[in-house]
Amino acid sequence: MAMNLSATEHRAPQEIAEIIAGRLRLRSEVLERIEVAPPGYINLTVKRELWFRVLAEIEAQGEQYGRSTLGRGQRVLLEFVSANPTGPLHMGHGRGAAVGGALANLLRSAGYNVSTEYYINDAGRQVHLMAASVTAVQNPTSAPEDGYKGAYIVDLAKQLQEKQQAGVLRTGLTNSEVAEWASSQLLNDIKTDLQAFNLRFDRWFSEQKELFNSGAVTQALDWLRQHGYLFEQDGALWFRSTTFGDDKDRVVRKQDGEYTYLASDIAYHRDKLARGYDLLINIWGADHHGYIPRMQAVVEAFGYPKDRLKVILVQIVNLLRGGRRVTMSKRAGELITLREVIEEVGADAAKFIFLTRRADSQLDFDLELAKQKSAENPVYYVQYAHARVASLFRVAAERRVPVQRTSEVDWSVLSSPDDLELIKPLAEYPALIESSAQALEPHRLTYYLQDLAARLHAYYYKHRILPPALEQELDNQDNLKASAHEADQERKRETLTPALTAARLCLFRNVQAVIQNGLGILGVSAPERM
RNA sequence: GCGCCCGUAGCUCAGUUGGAUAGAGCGUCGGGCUUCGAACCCGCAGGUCGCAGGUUCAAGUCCUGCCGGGCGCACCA
Repeated sequence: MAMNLSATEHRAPQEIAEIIAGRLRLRSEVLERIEVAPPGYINLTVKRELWFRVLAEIEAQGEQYGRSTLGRGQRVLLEFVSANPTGPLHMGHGRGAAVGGALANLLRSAGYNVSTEYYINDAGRQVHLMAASVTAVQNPTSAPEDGYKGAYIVDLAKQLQEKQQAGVLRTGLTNSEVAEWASSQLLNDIKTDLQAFNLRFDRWFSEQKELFNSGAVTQALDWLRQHGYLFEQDGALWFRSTTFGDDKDRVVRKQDGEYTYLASDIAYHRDKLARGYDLLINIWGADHHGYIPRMQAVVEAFGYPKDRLKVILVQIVNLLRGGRRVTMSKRAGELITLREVIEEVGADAAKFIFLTRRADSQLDFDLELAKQKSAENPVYYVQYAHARVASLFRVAAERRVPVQRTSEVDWSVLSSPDDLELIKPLAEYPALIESSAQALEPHRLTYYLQDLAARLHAYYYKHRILPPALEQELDNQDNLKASAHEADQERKRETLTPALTAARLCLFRNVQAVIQNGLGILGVSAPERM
């Protein structure tokens, strides 16, 4: 601050810093020390007992700790996954799902009013291609050139045939009818998979029903035409997106009379905007990034600022097994599905690993590593910290060690620097939630939790929490004699009083609460035992 | 060719909107369980933050240009 002021005040920053520091000293009931360091930093040391108030706050607020009013209740629509109902979810969708779920929770924690939505792309070429592929199983010569392959297509064909033989479905369905039936089957599978991933959506939005059947597409295009943003050329209908900064104008209806996907997306985003959200967030695969300017052009055309729409790009996932690349060929239908991954490594590990990188950077996902219950697997590291505290309290109960409320604890006994190392991150937690939410970056929380868990593990190793059981007390003195270890030495010197036990238990309980809170936002469970 | 993203320790990556001595994990090497959970801890080594300029009291962070990598540039989704 002093350095910023020096430009306008025309005085040396250190001089300004001294003045500010002097003023602060006058009312320093919360400050222990105020020092000025070159070139103009003001270092404030808050009184030690102030840190312990954080613990009381965590206990008082419980699950509400970390919540803020940053978002002021602004309504946010978060659309994610939105995979076409033409096949099962794969790893890329899983990453989008993990990021979206965590982001929704994060924004809610930061005081936003979030709705989640899945856009079902159940109209157009892809579902019809899928349907034709299903039909072609009976009659291979009719197989479409770029058709879908894979076991699930054969399964669908078999199911269809059975239904027809049983008279549930009539024979001689049109391709559109097959498409409708098959895509709804696949959508059910997708819903099941997302449930297995502990994700739910507030709304499932059907392109076919809610945009085409309802007439929303033609209405949206009419609106654009009336405002002069559409024109015809070469037999096609174009959206004049260059008016709003896009590189080129875009076709919304092709020469053959078919609408492009952009037509649906125009109608869809018009619908979203009309629903009155303050912010629209879409999570897309990174290969769609070229699509952003044109969608923001759409938003502007409808009279909204273009940053009303924010897009989070999620990069691809490289699937590995023991360091070796697992090849994924969509063409041959051999891609590893999200379901298979959840079954193999579990939803918690999958989610956490998806959230260990910024969304916009490529991610290596090693199945063997994700399964390992070891230090190499960050999920277990964090969960273990939580379980460890739970275990501690179980033992405390067994040994009838009294557990005090935060308000009853004598904090003066926590005189080691290690105590503050553990408390400081707890104090920073609310600010972390806010900044992560604002940046739309849930991975920051993942890193925070790993750091907090590390501090807890280190503290746990270094300091004894509970008095030993009675039968162990006698030889307690002799145990550590040979250890040259610094931490062991320190632990040996410490005398564990009941007040110290109570304070440390309380400290741990509050660390545990924050870990639980953070894991909850990530959508990962916080187990009592592992 | 144009546009977007990226380049930080041997590897994989963080770096809180421009602040002090750039941090983790893995890997290497060495050490630590007779206690409350070793699914853990401690230590050593490892850096010209791709390169070169610029803005600033201050740049990993902002600007420009190169080099290197990824992705887009459809009347496909």
